[in-house]
Amino acid sequence: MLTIGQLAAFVGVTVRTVRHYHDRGLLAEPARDASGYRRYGASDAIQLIRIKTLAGAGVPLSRIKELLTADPDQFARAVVEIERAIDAKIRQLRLNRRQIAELMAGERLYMPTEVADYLDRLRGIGLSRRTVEEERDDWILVAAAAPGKARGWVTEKMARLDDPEFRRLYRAYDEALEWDPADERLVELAAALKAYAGREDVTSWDTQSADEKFLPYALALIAPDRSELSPGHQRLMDLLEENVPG
Amino acid sequence: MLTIGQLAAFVGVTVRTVRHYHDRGLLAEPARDASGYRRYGASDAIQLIRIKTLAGAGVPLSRIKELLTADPDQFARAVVEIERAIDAKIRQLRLNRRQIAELMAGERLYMPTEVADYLDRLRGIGLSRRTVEEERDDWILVAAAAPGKARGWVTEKMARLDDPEFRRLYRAYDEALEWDPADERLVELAAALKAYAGREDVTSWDTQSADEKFLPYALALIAPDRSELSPGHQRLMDLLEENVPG
DNA sequence: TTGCTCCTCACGTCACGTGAGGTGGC
DNA sequence: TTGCTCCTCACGTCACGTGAGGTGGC
Repeated sequence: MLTIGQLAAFVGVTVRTVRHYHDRGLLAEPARDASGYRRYGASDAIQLIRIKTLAGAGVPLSRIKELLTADPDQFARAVVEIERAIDAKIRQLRLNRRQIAELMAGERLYMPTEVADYLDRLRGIGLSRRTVEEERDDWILVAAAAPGKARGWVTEKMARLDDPEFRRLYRAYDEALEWDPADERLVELAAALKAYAGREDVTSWDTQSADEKFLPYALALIAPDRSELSPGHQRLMDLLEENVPG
Repeated sequence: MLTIGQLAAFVGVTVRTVRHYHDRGLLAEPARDASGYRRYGASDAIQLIRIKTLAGAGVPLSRIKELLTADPDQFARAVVEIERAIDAKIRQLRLNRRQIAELMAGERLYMPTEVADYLDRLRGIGLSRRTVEEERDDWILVAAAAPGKARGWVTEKMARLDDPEFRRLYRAYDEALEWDPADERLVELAAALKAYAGREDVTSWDTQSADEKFLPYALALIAPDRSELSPGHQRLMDLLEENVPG
């Protein structure tokens, strides 16, 4: 006969774990010797290994208790289910491993793939880091607030980047960040932006359908504090708001 | 800006989890709106995804807190360590999956490989299920009480099965289970067992070295209750104890 | 005699879950 | 107005870990 320490060491659990399984009714209390010590037999070892194996697979102790008294047919069905759960856990861990690596590698982990692709495209066009990061933060907010819609919107905006005129304007807007508010190019740029916004295919962008308006959504979410804009961009905004009816 | 519910849904955690990370100091408390609601920005979402990814890998929250303020070099080293831990977990789950399957398949899970091989050999020799199960239980106790020694002992006993005379005697002993106590064959068997026990190569079995005596160990552990023996085996034991000096 | 194992409470831990009771937003 | 979200306590849960204080075995 075995002491609780021998049993625990043989099976590979702690003494406290064996006592816990007694408390939870998973392992029957064995007979005691003259000193009040528990004395275990081979069948206790077998039962404990059963419990340990199931518990190691993440099966809750309450479920294990059920399974220990289940008939072979029920048990077999439960085993299939448990194996599926283990497989799912392994897949989850593999995914997590990749994500941990991405934690170091870049930013793709933090946003939908479409947004990450879009940001890569912006960088390819030559936009400044600051502007790309602003877009990244904006899109994270949009993706979080409008799940399901963000993907469509960003795909739409990606397509717009195929237009050389749009790219030229976006680059100019980016460069205007650094311009002096008195720079004459700001006036030209404001005019060009207004002209572009008047084009037929562009107005569709934010009036597509009542439920799918991107711009109001984004503005409500982001609510950029005007004071955070660069002097050049503050002037540009002023120019864009001038003569809006015209 | 996002509410706590939008943030949680985007990242894939519960609202309670976000609050818990605030409590534990992992995620900074954001500013509140007029109603006292927390309002989150893109950087909070990024930080929360970081935390979730690490927590999903099983990294304790206290460790995550350290890592969030670690420099890139420390972080990179920690990531390698975490990846190793994930790999170990995956291996553990794979092992556990196999063991769960064995839970159904047989008994190998409950004992060292050598013991299982030995029991298979006993069955091959044609011993009864009852005798094999008794040996199994005895060996589980021996393996538990004398870790490291059981393997050697069982290997030694396995080798003994190569002796045709030993096999014949063991089979006879097994059959004697069912014999009537008055059966004359018991007397013959007792004599044959005594003769075998007198052989030079057999006495070495339990006197090999002071520290490695198998029989006393096994008897002390198993302490078979004589009343649990079959009538035939009880008589056999009586016969073996007669004339012990002779 | 000393150290190790065993015994029974019983509180602690980890990462949240789950009401309890109340207020704000659409 | 109704239902949903948000707020702050604060106790509950799961599977044990960890002393606290005491006794038994070699």
